[in-house]
Amino acid sequence: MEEIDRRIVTLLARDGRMSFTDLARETGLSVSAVHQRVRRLEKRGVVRGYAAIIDHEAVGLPLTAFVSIKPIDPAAPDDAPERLAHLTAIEACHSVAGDESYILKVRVASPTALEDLLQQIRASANVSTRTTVVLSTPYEHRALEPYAEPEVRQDGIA
Amino acid sequence: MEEIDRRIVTLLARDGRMSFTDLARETGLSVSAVHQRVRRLEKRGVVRGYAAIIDHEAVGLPLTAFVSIKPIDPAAPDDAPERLAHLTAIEACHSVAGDESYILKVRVASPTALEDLLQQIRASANVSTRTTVVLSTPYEHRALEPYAEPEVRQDGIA
DNA sequence: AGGCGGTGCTGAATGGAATTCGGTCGTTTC
DNA sequence: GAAACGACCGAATTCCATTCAGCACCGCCT
Repeated sequence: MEEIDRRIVTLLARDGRMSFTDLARETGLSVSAVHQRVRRLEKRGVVRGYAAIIDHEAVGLPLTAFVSIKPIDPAAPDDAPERLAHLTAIEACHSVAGDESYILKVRVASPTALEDLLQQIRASANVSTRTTVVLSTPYEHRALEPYAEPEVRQDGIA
Repeated sequence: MEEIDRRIVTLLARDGRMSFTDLARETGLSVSAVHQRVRRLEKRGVVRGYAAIIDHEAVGLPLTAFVSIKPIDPAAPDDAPERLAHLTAIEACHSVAGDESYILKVRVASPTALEDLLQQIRASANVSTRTTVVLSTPYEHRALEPYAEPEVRQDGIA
């Protein structure tokens, strides 16, 4: 991907509502050129969408946790993501290397709600769970860095 | 927080660029009333900001990992988040309960870049690391559920 | 060399949205 | 019961998104 597109992506990652006018100013292009590029980035799937960043405490979901899951029957087909998709408390599902097969990130209202959720997870996907409760979140959703091309180098000088 | 605000937050979490006109239609309020509420939600910090959701593969950061860190010297002051903040590959930092003290979510370009990053993390925060590599991500950034007030009930009927 | 198609840009036009403002209504408070 | 407050609406204005026609550049083919 090219320099200007990278810059646009970085800017939008930082502020998803930035206007095309501002993007044009930042990139030195005309408004319509930027518009064209953003549309293309969206169509290509580089920009997947836009979201408001919410304070989960403020909306009644103050408890965040990571739940690692492991199938109880290793021979069974592994369709945990689909089996768990209906649980809206699950914000993300990552397949991972290591002892466990998936790591889920969940948001719930209370310890009781977490307990309920864990039961639902175990029942829905036939897995055992290991839960790591988040105590606080110093930062999250940090946008990708300003833009830095890897710079192919033959010598070892940085 | 109130019903309509909750609904607005949900809608914006799902589509951060939704127009006030559409929000007004969805909530049954006038455009200016919605505008007023959104501004207030932003000011209160319920809506912290807006971000484009980026395909990290497409921008050259195809490798995601969770890095759990543990201080080497448990007596030293715990300022790992600040010590690590300059590493832009770190997307999130959560303080967690359990054996380790923080879980970091990182995005890098390659296994080599991950190796470099881990060294920098260890050196910057004087910690040991345990890394879980993400193989794939069935879903991520799922917006919070449509809105459901806990509904205090005396009877046991759901 | 000349012509062709594709790509990416610009600037102008228009339609729609964001933002502001004045005014109304209902509720709370003294 | 009147003032103060909070939330709403509708209209006016400004700004932005989106589209379009036209231009420049490049690679390619003949």
